[in-house]
Amino acid sequence: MTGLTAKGAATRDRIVRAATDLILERGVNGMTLDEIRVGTRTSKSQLFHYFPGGKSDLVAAIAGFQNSRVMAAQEPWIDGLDSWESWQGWRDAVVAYYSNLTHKYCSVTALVNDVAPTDPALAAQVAALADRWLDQLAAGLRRMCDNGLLRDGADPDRLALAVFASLQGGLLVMQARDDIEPLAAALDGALTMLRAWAAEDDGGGAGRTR
Amino acid sequence: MTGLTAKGAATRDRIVRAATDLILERGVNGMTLDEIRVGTRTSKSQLFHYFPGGKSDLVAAIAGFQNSRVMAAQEPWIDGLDSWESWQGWRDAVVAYYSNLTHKYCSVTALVNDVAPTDPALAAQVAALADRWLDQLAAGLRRMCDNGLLRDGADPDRLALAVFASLQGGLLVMQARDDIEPLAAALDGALTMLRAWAAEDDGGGAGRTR
DNA sequence: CATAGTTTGGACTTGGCGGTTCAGTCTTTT
DNA sequence: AAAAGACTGAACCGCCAAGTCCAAACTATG
Repeated sequence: MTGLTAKGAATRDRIVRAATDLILERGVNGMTLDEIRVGTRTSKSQLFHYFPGGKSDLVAAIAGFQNSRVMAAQEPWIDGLDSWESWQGWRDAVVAYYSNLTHKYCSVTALVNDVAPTDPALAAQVAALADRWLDQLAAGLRRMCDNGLLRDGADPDRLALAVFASLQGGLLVMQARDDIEPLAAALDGALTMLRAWAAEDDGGGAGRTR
Repeated sequence: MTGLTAKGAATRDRIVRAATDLILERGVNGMTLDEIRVGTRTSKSQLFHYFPGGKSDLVAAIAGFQNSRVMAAQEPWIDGLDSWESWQGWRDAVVAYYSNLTHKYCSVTALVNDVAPTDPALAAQVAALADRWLDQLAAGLRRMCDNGLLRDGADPDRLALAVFASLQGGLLVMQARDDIEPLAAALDGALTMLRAWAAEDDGGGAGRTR
């Protein structure tokens, strides 16, 4: 993808943005290139001009783009999850972000789930994105351990895994039921779990209970 | 599906069983009817004879069958989740069941996720199965409330939703990483969360911490 | 044993969708 | 302004998977 003029870059960007919302609405297999062509007001040749690898190439770009949007929505909390307040702020930001969404597919993980078996490269890319996300959670918890906010014996990586699973599951159930409540309940549950690991003299109970 | 002889019923059953493992391995869109035909040692006409609605009809049968297997694996715990010991037993049974599995797709919810937008009937069926599952969890928690095992203010339905999300998320992440640990961590997290709601004089801490 | 109904095999049809091609237009550069 | 190269539109191709058809082979009854 070298030698793109400003116009070309703009077109590519327009395609990614529009295609993201389309794909997120109906899934990878539920949306054809022709529909994307119409939805983005482009032509087939443009699609293949900017994404030589075809559909999976486009989906990869979409996954990266959507991931960046999701991560941006978690700013500034995601970068410093090392206090009870920041976790609550993060939870609120996540719920707020997904509350305003209209598309059906919310979790990139779930989106790519159905093509993962036939597209290992894409699966690996999404797995890497998920790992980065998970690492952000774990990093915060690790600092909380160091700062004595969590009890001895707390395993930051394992706790992060549990929180991440709650998040992904919340998104999945939210998607299936078209209701934000499962996500909210899942994240509140995850926070309750974390507070159960709070050091005794701290309590962590400063935050809301639900 | 009336007028099936014993032989016909056996054939239909054989198809469902074999097709379940195939579909669970590669996903709905990743597995063609021709591959299913080969894998089940049948012919196209049989597939459409026993499942007049075609592929979605077959997938619906598979979803029901797999659901019954998954629920059976949770016996006897799933029917009486009204003590701390039963929750721990349930958690262990779930982890044990999925530990022995070889297929890639574990959660029926995730399986159907990718066809849900284009097949509302199937989506509704799976949603109903999920609801029944969720209700089992909620019923146990409700009894625990009544028996004073959970603090006042605990919302059984919401807690069940959080546990269910942890479970589904654990399965999803487990699938993506091909590792049982995410599921175990997610369920342990869910149990930790529940114990955080234990009535003061009980503690619920009798169970393991991880 | 006849006959109606069920079960089976495998070739055939159809359509949708990812991908290709090419001619034509716009941009940039010198 | 002219040439090189990036960008665009639309018709076209070919594959492959879902779904159809029909004749043959069973199986249950009278």
